[in-house]
Amino acid sequence: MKRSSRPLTLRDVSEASGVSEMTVSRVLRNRGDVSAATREKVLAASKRLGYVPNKIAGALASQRVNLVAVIIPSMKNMVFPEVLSGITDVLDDSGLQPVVGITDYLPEKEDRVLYEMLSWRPSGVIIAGVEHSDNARAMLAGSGIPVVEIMDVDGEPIDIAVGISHRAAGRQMGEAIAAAGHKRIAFLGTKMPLDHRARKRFEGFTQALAKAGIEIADQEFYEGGSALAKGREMTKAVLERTPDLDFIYYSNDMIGAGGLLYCLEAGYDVPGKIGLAGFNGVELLQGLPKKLASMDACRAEIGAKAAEIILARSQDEATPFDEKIILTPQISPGDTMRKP
Amino acid sequence: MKRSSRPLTLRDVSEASGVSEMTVSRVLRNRGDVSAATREKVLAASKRLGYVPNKIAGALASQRVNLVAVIIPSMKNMVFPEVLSGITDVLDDSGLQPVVGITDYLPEKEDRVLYEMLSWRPSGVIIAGVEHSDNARAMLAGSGIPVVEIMDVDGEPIDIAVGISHRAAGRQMGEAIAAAGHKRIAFLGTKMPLDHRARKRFEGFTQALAKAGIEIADQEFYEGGSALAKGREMTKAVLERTPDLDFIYYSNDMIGAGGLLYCLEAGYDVPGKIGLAGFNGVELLQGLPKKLASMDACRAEIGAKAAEIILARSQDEATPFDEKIILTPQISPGDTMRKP
DNA sequence: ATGAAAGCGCTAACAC
DNA sequence: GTGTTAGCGCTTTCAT
Repeated sequence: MKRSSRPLTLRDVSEASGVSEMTVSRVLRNRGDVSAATREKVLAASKRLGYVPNKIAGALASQRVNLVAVIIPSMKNMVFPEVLSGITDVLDDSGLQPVVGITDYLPEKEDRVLYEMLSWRPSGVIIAGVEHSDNARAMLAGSGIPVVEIMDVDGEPIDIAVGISHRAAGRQMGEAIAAAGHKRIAFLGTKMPLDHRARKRFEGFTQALAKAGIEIADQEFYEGGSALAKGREMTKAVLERTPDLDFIYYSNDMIGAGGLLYCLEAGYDVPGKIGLAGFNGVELLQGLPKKLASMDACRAEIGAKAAEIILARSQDEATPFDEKIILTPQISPGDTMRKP
Repeated sequence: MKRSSRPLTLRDVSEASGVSEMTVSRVLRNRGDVSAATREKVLAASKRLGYVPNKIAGALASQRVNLVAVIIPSMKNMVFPEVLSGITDVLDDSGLQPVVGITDYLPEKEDRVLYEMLSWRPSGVIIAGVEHSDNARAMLAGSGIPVVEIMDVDGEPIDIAVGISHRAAGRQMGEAIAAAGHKRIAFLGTKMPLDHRARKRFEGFTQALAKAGIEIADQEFYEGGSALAKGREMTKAVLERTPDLDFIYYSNDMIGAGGLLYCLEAGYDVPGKIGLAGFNGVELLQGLPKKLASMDACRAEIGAKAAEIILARSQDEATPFDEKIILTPQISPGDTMRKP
């Protein structure tokens, strides 16, 4: 295994094996007919030299790129790695490689990342959310490649959207809580004006409550820090400020779990005195003293479905898909919600 | 914004702006001197057409690729997304883009992913662990690009390694526990023979105990399922099986947290009757009823440092680095460990 | 079954 | 400051 400064090329393998570059290329890609004898020679030479093909050149020549751009807001919220897992599981043996870009929930950064990604001419784009700048929408629409917007379906997809309706999810939870007879309800969430999905859940929630003649009794938003710890603190704060609360809806399970731990320690009867619910259906909840009521956001399924669409499109341009693929999450009442 | 099947090329912008392709290229890359007037013309035309450069062609021509391969075992263990965050934070405005490959802890899959990645001729490789197949080591050594092995430094780096010594981490915890006077000690972990870091921690741990004349009193390993729930179950099981235990060391914080919750509910005096410690120093611990003793694995720092090395090397071939950059984690005793 | 020629879209290097 | 020429390392296409 000689170590030279210049990376090996097809030509090196060609010379080492006494076969034309073209035939070497055919062997290495399993394309076209090659005699068993030449195939062996080529494979041997290639392995001996330690040749690694140059996909840059290959992609340029063939106008085919086995990359899928995946654009998500963050890596710190476990939701996105989980979606990614769904994507990689499907793409794994398909020959397509996901490439991840992070936007930090910032539209301008989304634009930059998208531009960067599209300049690699990927076989498809999977992008979180349906809210994008005009610029981003134009780039995506003009790219001529399949685009799957994921997680949320409340909006006009550019191409295809796969996800749940967060507005409906919030509404559904609001209705369930109202139906269970709760009247003094608080909402605790993240201070993220740019997290459209959390915003929509909140909107759907208040809307459902309004329809039942209920107004949010208290609310609080946090940013930064450990979600579990914040959930504790905020729960303590609102319960002291508004002692007659009988339900708290959390915008995510982590703060909900923190709230649950606080309530149990403080000796509250859950859900007798106060009901609690979160959002996401994270695995973590399984190990809590009581199982927190939640709602599955279908994270892995969304990733898997999106990947399947890109895969189908990359193999067969014409595969038809609905504009919106809407998954419907179910409330899992756990042990922190009264039965209606 | 006309939508054509053929993607736009430099030539299209050149014709639309009446400027040579070369000058258009210069404008778009901010390279070389271009008069303000031409620059404006080009920018206008490019924007009007919705041109997105083709990096494939650019990379082939310039022999420069702004990609960094990042190879990690999994996305499901929060540790790796955190390392990734450290990497993206540093790479963010550097012009380098991380591309992630997942190995599922499988050596053969690591080989495949690595081959795939190297065929894009990235500017650097960041890869988890120091254990790799001969094949992988040969590919990396022969690639001629900077390679940073992360998370673990117990082994011979191919190029540079950044991380902690997991063997020392386990040893350190074993010593601290022995020093605090514990004698009946159990270990609970994951059933993953291929997770070398967990294995080394275990080895270091038992070794330190042996030196203090202590033998592991009980142990159990799990796989799959919710770590928090498994931590509960396993803790219950070992405490029933070996009631005289006075310490449990967990291979990660999630199962440790589950164990802590179980012990508190079951009415154990922690750490009076039984001490507990985990590993990783995850943020989650902040919100637990008691703060679990743990040890920071320096995840974000490792990612950041690795990215800085690749960045430095990509800008200046000659920047010298030590072969091993060893971070030293500290035990945070929290509320679940007696003071020695 | 194998090879030769042309060119993918861009940039390095060199003119002017 | 701007343009011209010659590839980058492959694959497509067409010949044999």
